[in-house]
Amino acid sequence: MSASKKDELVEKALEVFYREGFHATGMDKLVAETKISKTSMYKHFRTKEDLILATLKLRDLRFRENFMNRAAALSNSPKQELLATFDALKEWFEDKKFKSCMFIKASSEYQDPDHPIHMVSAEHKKLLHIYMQKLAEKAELKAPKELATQLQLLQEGAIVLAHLHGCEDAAKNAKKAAQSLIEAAS
Amino acid sequence: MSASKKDELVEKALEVFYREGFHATGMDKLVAETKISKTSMYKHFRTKEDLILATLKLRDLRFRENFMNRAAALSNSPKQELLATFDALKEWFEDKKFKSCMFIKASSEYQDPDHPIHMVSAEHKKLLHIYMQKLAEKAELKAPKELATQLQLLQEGAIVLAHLHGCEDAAKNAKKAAQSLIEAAS
DNA sequence: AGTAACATGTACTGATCGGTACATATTAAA
DNA sequence: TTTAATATGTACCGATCAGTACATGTTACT
Repeated sequence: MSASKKDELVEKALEVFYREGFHATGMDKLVAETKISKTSMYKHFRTKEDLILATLKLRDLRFRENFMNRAAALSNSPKQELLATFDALKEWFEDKKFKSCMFIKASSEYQDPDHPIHMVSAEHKKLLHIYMQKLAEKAELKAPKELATQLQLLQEGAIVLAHLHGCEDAAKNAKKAAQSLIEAAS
Repeated sequence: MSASKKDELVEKALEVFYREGFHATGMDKLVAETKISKTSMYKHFRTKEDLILATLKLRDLRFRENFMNRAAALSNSPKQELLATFDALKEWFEDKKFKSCMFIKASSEYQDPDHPIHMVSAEHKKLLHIYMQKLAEKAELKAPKELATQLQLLQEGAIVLAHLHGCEDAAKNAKKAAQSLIEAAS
């Protein structure tokens, strides 16, 4: 299988796993959607789990890049950027393809903390935390680590409620709360 | 099947679905764990989905009752009770059987917003929101509905991060943030 | 005791699960 | 052009999925 075919598989698998779920998506469905034979798939991924891990790693890179870029584009300072992450979330929630966070869902289906899929999901959130902590430091806010955690709590909560209730004002309310917390740390 | 046997089935199914997940739990596993035959199960629940819905309804009642009782027991006023919900969360996270929120996980596996399982999950969160909104009203805090939403964002975020990173300080940080938000609404 | 109604267990259904054996293309080296 | 290596597709594996047909056991009423 060419590298491009492999990319194509991971690409499509990412889309289907995100849309339909992990256990709910069988390898046969991926064959049907990609027109790539199962033999070829198993040539490059020893197990379904390996394929899932590959999709999660791609998702992690893509998501964080897009998230940080949008937040940066919508702001003019580290402090503003912290707030703008909630605008980036809002944009995401309004996308008709939005179906919660792939990593929250992954950790819901693979609950064992030692499971590779669970660990990759946890790592993704840690990386987002680091991003926000650094912003808080650049903005010279008090207790940057704790603040980053609190803002992340609001973000994860917003994702969950937006998924459950269909966007609604999750992002807007989260941003208001964030404003209040950032104010308190100024 | 006697009513008590039916209860026993729902009870055990609740435990297994929570521990192992919905798609990952087959009806045969429930047969093995309950020693109740599949025929009997299907006598009282037309489908697996119906059984899942029954477990979720039981979980909703139990969880909210316990959550509200703990928050009330750990406080002396509506305002304190709002804060005490985060202590109740902390107790929950520290339970070795804690595996995130059953409804977040359910909506992760059944993503379609029109799916009954998704709808029951959303309803559960709405009921929790109402509970907190009423507390905010009793405490005569500003914008009680928005405040309730913001506190719920922190709670959901705390559940997600506690599940991903293993408790850590999710509840503690959430409580701190809540304190700040309640202060601002006083 | 006889009989009807219901509860239960066994053993099965076709479909689908993750994964693979094997035969056939396709390519590359000689 | 022959041969060896690799890539791919077909057709299958045993296991498990949700769900059921049917035979047997148990209870309740007469």
